Amino acid sequence: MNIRQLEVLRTLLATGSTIAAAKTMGLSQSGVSRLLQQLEEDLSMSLFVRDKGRLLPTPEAQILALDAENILLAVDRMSSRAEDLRSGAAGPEIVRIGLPSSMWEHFAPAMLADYIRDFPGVRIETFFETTTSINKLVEQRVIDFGFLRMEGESGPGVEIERVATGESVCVVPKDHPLVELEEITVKNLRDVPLILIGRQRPNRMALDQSFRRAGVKQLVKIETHTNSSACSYVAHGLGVTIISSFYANLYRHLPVVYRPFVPRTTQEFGLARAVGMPLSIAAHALSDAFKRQVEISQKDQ
Amino acid sequence: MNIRQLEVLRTLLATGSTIAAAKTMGLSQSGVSRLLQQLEEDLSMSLFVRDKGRLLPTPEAQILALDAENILLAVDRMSSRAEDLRSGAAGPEIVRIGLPSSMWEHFAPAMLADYIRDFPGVRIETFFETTTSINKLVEQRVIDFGFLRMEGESGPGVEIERVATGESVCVVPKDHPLVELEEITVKNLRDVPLILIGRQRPNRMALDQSFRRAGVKQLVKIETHTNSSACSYVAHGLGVTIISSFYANLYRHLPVVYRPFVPRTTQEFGLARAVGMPLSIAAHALSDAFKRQVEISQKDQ
DNA sequence: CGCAATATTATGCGATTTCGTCATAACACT
DNA sequence: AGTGTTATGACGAAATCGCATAATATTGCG
Repeated sequence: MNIRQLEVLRTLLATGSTIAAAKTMGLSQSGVSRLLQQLEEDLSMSLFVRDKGRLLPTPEAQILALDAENILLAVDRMSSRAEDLRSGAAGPEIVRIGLPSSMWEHFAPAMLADYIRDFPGVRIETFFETTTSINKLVEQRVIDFGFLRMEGESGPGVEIERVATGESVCVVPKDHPLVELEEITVKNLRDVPLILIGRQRPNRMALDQSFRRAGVKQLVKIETHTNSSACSYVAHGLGVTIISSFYANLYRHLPVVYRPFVPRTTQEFGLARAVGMPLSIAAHALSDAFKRQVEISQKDQ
Repeated sequence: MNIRQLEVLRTLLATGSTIAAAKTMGLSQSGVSRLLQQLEEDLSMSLFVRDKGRLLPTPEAQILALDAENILLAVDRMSSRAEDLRSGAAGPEIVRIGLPSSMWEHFAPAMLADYIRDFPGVRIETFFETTTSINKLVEQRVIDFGFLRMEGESGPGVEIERVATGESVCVVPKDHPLVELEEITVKNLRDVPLILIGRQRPNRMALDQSFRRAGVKQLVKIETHTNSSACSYVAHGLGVTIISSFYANLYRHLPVVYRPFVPRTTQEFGLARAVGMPLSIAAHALSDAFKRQVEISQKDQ
């Protein structure tokens, strides 16, 4: 097996023909054809069926292409890391950080503004991803560290330092009748339009469980995948949502308020980084800036 | 960059010398040395310092080795996935096949017994249906492929590979007077109780036509809808039936014999599958098993 | 100390294999 | 006939790999 062959597989699947693949890969059609044949021989299985002169990918090819993509990504990472190392001493230092998608709007800009005051020369790369993606990115050392919800099941090569906690709260529009309540229970949400996040995440499952146990049917109006969008929907009166107070605190500028949600549950959030890989000074400083920003966002009620 | 080179990096870091690395990798010392030089050239950085004739890894090498390990792991994953795919053992792969109802009793079990010997991990779903239903199931991609009588009018998205032929035969009980005849004509069937199949199928219409043309009135005792039940009725002396020799061959264990029926007509049977949708390896293997079974059932007279 | 023995990596050489292109064949579709 | 596709034979360029051997360092021994 061969990196070149994997590239052919990917490109062929993307373009659909050897000619187009050859064009995008910058080699001849016959070259592509040969590379493909080699790969098929190496794996001793046929990846495409030749049908009326066309190449049709087999289901196996589609599956293997996912693995191939993984390999190619890893190769890219290694190349770019080599690049970094080569120019390392001379070039601009770079810090890579993973954040939940919800933070792109206010949190990240504020943190970076704080940071670059002290480290104007450092280049920063931000990845906005989900908890699981960030975990993976840390494990593969694509990013120096990442912020994520602690859910127990983090990879073996990852260690997490807790930096924040939160409890489940119900976010409602500022002028919503529910604002009157001291705390909001499942029963209070009967027939209230809900905006829910992250189908099939463990947190969401627990929430579904609570509704079932209380015999309340969820009136799910919207499903979304970021805390920020959920709060934004709430602000526009589209319904109410249930998120962690940690995130709710990030959106205090919106015309929404939150109340504790019972049954109470707590969440922990932490900074994850690869074990056995000390942070660079610049990265360490960025993690400090991150913690300061958390402090600010959570402190003044 | 090259997978082989990465293996060298890993092994070299693990063993500490080109000779030991060569031994564990199964190639010559010079080969290892060369591979290492290539990698260093590709990355345009030196991974080892040559100190007093020994190779000492640079910190960069250690860092990059982690990435290399990632790549090699991904490669291994892909290889083993290919292995699984090849043997059809990957996950709960499922193959769906459509068969004529007549085959449920002996043919399908024998075929599957043959198949699962080689593909124990594959789940199989069988649909016993009529030719037209199977056609539809193939067209809608509910099933991977199906066996059916070729009647000319198959859907546009369906292509059929002929795998068997048959001719009309008259199936009679073993001790029936008609057994004496070399072949059986319409006239021989005057006043003989008939067991017929599939009202309103084109084949049946042609048969009715023959009787009308010969001026023979059919003495239809039983109408049924599967070849197997028709033969079973014959075996119990309830009458004679006219089916394709292909099916008659499947019921040779019954106390019945068959004779060519004139006017002679031939039938073709084939495997239908959706065009533009290659079969998975597991599905392909099942179609092979099917053909083998057809071979067996039709061969020894 | 001198010197051979034994490590190590590097390299010239040559046979073999692979890589990639060109030209062209073979086929299907329009 | 014209266009689009994949496959393949021929061929030169390049890479692969083992062998033998060079260059160097370490070690052991008298």
